[in-house]
Amino acid sequence: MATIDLNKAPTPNPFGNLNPCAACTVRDLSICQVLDKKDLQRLAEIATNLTIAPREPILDEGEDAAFLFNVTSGTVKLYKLLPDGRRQITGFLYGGDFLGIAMNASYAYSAEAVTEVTLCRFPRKKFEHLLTVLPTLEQRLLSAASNELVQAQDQMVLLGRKTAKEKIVSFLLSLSQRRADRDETPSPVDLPMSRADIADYLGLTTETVSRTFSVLKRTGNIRLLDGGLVELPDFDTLREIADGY
Amino acid sequence: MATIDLNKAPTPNPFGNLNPCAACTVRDLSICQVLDKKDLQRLAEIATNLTIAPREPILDEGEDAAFLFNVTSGTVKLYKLLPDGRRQITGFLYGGDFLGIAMNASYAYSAEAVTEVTLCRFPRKKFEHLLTVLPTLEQRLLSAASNELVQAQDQMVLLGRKTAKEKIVSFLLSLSQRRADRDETPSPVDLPMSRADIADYLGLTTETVSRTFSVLKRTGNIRLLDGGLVELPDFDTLREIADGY
DNA sequence: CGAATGATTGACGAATATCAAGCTGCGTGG
DNA sequence: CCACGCAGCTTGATATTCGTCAATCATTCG
Repeated sequence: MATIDLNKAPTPNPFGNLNPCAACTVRDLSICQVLDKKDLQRLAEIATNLTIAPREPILDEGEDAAFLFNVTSGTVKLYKLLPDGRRQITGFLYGGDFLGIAMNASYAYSAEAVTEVTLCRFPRKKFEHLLTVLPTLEQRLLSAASNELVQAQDQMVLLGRKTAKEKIVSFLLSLSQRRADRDETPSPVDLPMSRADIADYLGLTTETVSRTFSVLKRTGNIRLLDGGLVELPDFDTLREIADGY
Repeated sequence: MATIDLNKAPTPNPFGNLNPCAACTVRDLSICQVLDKKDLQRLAEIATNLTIAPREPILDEGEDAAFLFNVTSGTVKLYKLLPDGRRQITGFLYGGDFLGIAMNASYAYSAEAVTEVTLCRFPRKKFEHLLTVLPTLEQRLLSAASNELVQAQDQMVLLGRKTAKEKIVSFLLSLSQRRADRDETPSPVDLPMSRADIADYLGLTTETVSRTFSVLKRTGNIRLLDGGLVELPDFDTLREIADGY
């Protein structure tokens, strides 16, 4: 399309780009955590703040990987498509997550905003240069990659060997764990994504996801609240379900 | 067990440990590729060569991650177990592959020798120290992690969204691609692992793997040769099957 | 030669996908 | 303010793929 995509337009930031990172609310969760004030300033100099509306694309698989991102708020989904349209969501990103570790010259997956999303965008070349100068940043990135790999392996177990019920409960527990990691209450958890998204993340169909939620609700293992919130009343039982005891 | 595990005993190396890496046949494939002679020597100083017999464990999930490894020959399988014994193989490693990127304080998966395997073993602490001194090595490791993540995402698509036939053909093509990457003939490919291992890698059962091989054989898409070799006569057709056109 | 292990094939069943029909909630516009 | 319409969610009936259970075959190794 010929028009400028307003969703991707940089928003002027209230700090005049002097050091927007200083005010970043998710800095302690992100890769920036390891940088001191001076280095943060250097990162800020190559960063642009963006806001993306729900359902808007952030990047496309195969596209030249010109930018890397930090998610500062909202929920992002990463996915890959098969030629006939089958979709696998490979992950959801939230505030503090880094987007762009798994790429070569081009992006290995597509990314789309689930909710309204704010991002910190870095030109790849400049970011990579910064990596060579800031060894702590590179170490942090390696550690992030290592964590992502561990997560990816758990997801392979889920996709290859778990039943629908185990998949759903594992998913809910992982969302709960993420909350706990950020010192939030582990229940209720928020589900900003659709049933279809959950299905494509867990290797199921929307119908099976819906049915499984119904069963879990009926057996008292979860409670569905308003606003897409899910209450988890008994973690011990849920953990047993998730791991198939 | 109380006896010493002979399989894990270091073997004296013919170079008197002066610089065994200099003679390494897979160096150009491994993370060591980026090191010059001097740095290679430093790596060699902390390395121990090991030989592991088929079916012997190399490391166990949850175990304290005291060592990292380079596979120098043979085939290794990485896997995770569910409490009831269901198994997901998360990857196969071959000569040149690095074992131990995805770990924190403890190993995130178990590893077992499929064939006879030779390894280069590094004490983790010493290796991590070396990383801080050899930035090229750290960069190489980050790039290896990035590649592994891309692969992991492909595997998620396979596990979550592909049919049995698509899974098997994708697997064969990935083995073929690996050969091509190493300037070997893309066909035939070798299958050192059992049907059960293939099943646990692809999220199937041995029976389904066997039946699917039979179908592919009957339709002329593959030919099973002696010694676990599989000939791939028509890559274009196979690629279409793998991606579900 | 026989036992053991792995691979193949067959018959059957179960979990989940597919197809189809309502239901719910929410935004929009009359 | 309410009714309409749409999109997403739920539920039901049926189909299909793949798993389970079981028997046979092949290969290797004492």
